[in-house]
Amino acid sequence: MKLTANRIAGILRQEGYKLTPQRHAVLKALASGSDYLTPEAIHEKACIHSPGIGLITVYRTLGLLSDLNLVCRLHAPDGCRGYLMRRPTEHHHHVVCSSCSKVVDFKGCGLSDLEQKLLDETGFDINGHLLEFYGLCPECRVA
Amino acid sequence: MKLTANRIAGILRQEGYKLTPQRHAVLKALASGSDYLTPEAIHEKACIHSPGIGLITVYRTLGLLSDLNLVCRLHAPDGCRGYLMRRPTEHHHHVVCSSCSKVVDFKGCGLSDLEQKLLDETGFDINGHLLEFYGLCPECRVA
DNA sequence: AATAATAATGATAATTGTTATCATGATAGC
DNA sequence: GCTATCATGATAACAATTATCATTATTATT
Repeated sequence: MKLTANRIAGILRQEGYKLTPQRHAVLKALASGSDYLTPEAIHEKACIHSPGIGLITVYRTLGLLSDLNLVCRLHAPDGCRGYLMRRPTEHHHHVVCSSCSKVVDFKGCGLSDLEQKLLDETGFDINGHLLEFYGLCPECRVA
Repeated sequence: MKLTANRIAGILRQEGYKLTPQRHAVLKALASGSDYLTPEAIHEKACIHSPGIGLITVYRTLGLLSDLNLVCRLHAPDGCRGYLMRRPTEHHHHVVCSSCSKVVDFKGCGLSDLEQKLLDETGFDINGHLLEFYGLCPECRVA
């Protein structure tokens, strides 16, 4: 399933959270592009929809969305402060452009075989993994 | 090849960096276990070998080792401040214990097929990836 | 072993990113 | 519309990291 700003707003209401203009603004900011954004960048974009919104409210909203598993946190070599709307709800990973920070989602990492092998070899009871790909998107390749 | 504290010390000298007791202390701290450490934890351990070493020197040394690709930075769901001596010099990944933060290295992620597939599907010129596994190590499983 | 040139360290403080507190204001159910 | 409750923002605290610069230590050379 695909999550949109409106769908997430519905989930928030269902969960008993109030729908404030500020939260809407953060959702719109997250939905406004296909790139990942830092808290400050989200704040900047959210200011367009809800002028005067505090950076702290952005942090709080991101924390809330994170608790409800509605955003993805991006890990990149040059920092781990990126946030992204959780566009597919299922298990997925990201291909990230190192130049423009655009993100494309993909499913099917096929790592369960490797997990089994690692269990056999190391004895670790593996319960999760982190996987991201970095490169240049088609637009940035030609530029 | 496997990197040890002494080997890294040799590389530092080769590269024209001075071998100070503080740098030795950081290397010993990093080599002292198989778990990943935060800058503060490294500082604490380094203080045993070089009392009074400043936290800032630890940061500087970690930066230096990072530039020379002699340490790995660990990305974990609950924070990305972990450092680890780069034990195998080749391309490798980590299996991390979420309980005791022990790390086991492994080679052969087999992701090149997936990279090719992603190139075909997304047009991204992929030049790297991040992969870490999380779970419980054998000791922490029974505890 | 002593010296000189150079690089590294640490004290201090600035900067950046994030979180706590709490009075004020806004939201949703009535 | 009214009210209870939750969310917000101002302020400030906290945490992590980095800059500056005088002092000190290391290495290569005598």
